Amino acid sequence: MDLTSRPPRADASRNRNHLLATARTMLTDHGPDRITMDALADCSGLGKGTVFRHFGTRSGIFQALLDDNERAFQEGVLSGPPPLGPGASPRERLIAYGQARIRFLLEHHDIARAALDGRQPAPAGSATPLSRIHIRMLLTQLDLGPVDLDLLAIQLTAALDGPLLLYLSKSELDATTCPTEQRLTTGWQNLIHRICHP
Amino acid sequence: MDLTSRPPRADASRNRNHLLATARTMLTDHGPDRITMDALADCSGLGKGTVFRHFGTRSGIFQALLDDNERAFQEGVLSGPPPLGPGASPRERLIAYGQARIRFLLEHHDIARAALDGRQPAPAGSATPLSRIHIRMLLTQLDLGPVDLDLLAIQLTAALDGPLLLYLSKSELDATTCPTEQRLTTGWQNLIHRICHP
DNA sequence: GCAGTAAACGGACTTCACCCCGCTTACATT
DNA sequence: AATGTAAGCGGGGTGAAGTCCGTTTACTGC
Repeated sequence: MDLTSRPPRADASRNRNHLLATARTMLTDHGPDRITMDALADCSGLGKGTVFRHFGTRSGIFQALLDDNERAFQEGVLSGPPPLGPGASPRERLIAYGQARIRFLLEHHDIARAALDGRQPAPAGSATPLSRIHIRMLLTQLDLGPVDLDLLAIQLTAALDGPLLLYLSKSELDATTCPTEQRLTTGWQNLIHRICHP
Repeated sequence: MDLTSRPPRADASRNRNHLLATARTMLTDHGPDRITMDALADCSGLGKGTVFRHFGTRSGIFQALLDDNERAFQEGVLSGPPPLGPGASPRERLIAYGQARIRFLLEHHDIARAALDGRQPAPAGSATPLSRIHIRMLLTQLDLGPVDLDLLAIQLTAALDGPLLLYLSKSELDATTCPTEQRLTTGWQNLIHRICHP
């Protein structure tokens, strides 16, 4: 498959893991704002250039952390038990996927937000493509007449991620007065029902 | 109404206008990337502190430019002829609003993108609130049973703005092979039909 | 006009993301 | 083991965002 590219050097992957671990420690200790390229370099005892080599940009750090967290989530989507995994109807899976993603994004909210990059076109390194592709796939199975499925998938991805990542501030999401997660999940379910029914 | 706050000082509003005019010139001459706080200060002959006083952040400049452009658009929405303005059915108005906003965002794409701020919760200073509130208002008139209208309005706002501002790259939007505006407009219309029908 | 004051101005200063490039080191080959 | 080399490492350098605070200036009441 990749005969051209060689496996990463031992010190490289060791340093990468060490950087991610250090970043997690800093995150739980002081929150995302205090994670700067210099600070991460200092705390890990490595050079600044090394940090950039591994993550490219500041938000790249958070994208890597998010990727890490997302592995289990992806597993559940691709080969876990229904309705999230294969086996249920596409509509059920779509609803379950939204619910799972809402939970995931709420749980890792600070990382997900920090992974956004103003200059980048699409949010969240490899995270969002999964959403888009998976939703696209489930829509195909739904047999909605002659529709621009690519665009609909993007619209639904935006409707799912947008509120959590862009439109609702942290204080609004933390509002314990109304159960946010429940509200978002129900809203998503409602949206899918309306999309599917006619 | 605002007895507490006094009108802005003459020099302040003069400088503000001058800064916006300078920013527009720089924008058409060199594109958005070359607009930095220092550059704008130098080109306008004012101090950097003044630029920050007026716009707060770099993206604030673009938000102000967008606000400026949006005045005519808002006028059309609030008191122009139907179906964009009042007079048509809420469903027609919702579709017309989407179409108008898509056109607006495509026309001012570079400004709108630059107005996004990674660290800020909601995109586009006062622009998006209008979308959200207007959509919310039209949804109310639609008599969709017992639905969380606030959330639905946010979801639809995200579905409308997201593709243009976040998910589609500039090259994808410029694709002259398929008429992007037509595609987006049709997609929005389809979405609204599905939301409304049942 | 004139003094008082709150707002606006300006630019030096700090911090941070990101670049660059000479140096070092892991791995392959013999 | 010795050697070649490409990948990885390090940290000083640069440009731009955003802060601070002393100075200046437009308005207010006399």
